[in-house]
Amino acid sequence: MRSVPESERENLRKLDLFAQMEDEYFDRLIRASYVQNFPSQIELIDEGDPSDFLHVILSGSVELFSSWNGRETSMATVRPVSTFILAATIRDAPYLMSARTIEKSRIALIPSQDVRSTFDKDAHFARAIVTELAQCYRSVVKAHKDLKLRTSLERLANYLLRHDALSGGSGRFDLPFEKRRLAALLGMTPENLSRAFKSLQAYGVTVDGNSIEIVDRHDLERFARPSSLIDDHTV
Amino acid sequence: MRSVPESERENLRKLDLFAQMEDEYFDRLIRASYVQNFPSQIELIDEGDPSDFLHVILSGSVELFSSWNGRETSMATVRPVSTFILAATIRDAPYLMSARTIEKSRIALIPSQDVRSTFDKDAHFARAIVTELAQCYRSVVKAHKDLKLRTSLERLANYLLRHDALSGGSGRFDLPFEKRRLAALLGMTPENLSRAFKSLQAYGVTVDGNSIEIVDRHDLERFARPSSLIDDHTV
DNA sequence: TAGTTTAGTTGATCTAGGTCAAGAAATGAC
DNA sequence: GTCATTTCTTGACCTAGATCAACTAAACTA
Repeated sequence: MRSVPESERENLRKLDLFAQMEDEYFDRLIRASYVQNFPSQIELIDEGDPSDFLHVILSGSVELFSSWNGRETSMATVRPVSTFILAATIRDAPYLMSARTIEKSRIALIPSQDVRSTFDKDAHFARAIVTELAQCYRSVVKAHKDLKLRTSLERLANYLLRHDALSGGSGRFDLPFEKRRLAALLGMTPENLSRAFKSLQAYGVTVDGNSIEIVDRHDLERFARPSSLIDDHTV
Repeated sequence: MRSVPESERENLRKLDLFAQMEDEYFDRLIRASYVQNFPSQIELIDEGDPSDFLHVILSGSVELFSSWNGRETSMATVRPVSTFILAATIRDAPYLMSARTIEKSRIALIPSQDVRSTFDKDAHFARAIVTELAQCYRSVVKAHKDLKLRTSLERLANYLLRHDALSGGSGRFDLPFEKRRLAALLGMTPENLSRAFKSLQAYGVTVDGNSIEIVDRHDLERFARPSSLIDDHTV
């Protein structure tokens, strides 16, 4: 690992998390940090490990997943620019989720100890951290509601609507990762996801490999009944 | 609603959330706040409402729940001393969950606006808030893992082990609320919960009304396989 | 006290979704 | 290019857990 190069410094500085910081604290934080490129399928974090670094994903994407008793499930996917495992860093507690890259990714690693001490000194940084953490919290609550209140078909339909909106709302987009991973994320098996896609044909969804087309958004929405309190990840 | 009486002030001051604050900011925050007793079954919050107050539960207990498309589910129960709906307050965003008292409860209401402005001024308060929020975040992640990785029988078994530990680890305790509510919390129907209790007899669990006895903790643990990364709510 | 309502239990049945197995199609290695 | 590996799909089957219905027991009411 090498420390953050000058060229990268300015990019980091623009992130919400760092934008309002005092120069002095930003410099000190960054000097202690690293930016690194990881290939796909690298395990960055193993759940249960002590939380030595706050991770900030700059490009690529990362899957958070968990295991218990021989079973594994996908908890979330993280895309730029966003932190992960922030809560463990704050509490100096073990990671609750594992993390692996799902494509080539660029990640900043900030020593947890420095995050905590800078939090106490720089009020702007403190505010940015708590805002980010609150966002993460609300994401998990939404995921939990999604899982507890909806059938797998409803989860898929809403996922497609969300992802379409995220990628411009054109009604055409590519799935950002393999279907088996999407199945795990939605809490279903690959077989059942395959059948679910077929069922959604009745609501104007066509699938060709990774590319999805939503022919009539309103038609799909009538079935999916999206709710801002579950599906709007900006609020 | 009446503002916080002098007698209550000192109790609040002892809470982790306020203990380290500067006198000045504590006074100002408390002067803007209220403490109120609510009877059982009162809806305190309706999801989607703007987050006007941070709630701190001082005694009693509160259920957080959510609805979608005519379905309702229990998300968590909150007991003293703990905040709820902190993330909405931080982000000045609508509540994602509804809340109702499940018994007579005493609750402090702190205007969200004052929480946010005090956060920026008092570093100790900021630290307490972010620690509490990180704790909340980790609780939801644990609940999500519980739901996604375990069967309903496993969830019940682990719930009983957790609750026994929480109430002294004697192997005997009373359920803190009705079984139908427990069923919703565990993501199952009352009928299925009833059957699940029967199944756990094979592992030494006896049920008489609300009172539970775990005859042999190790026996139940062999089935439940509790994990600190799901079941330990102190970490 | 009897009468009403609500929570809990039990059994019968149904169904969403998981599992297993076999192909098809895509991806990667050489 | 060919061969091997992995992902995806499809069909047959199975099971965890939901639903429905009937009944019991407890809690409230008048």
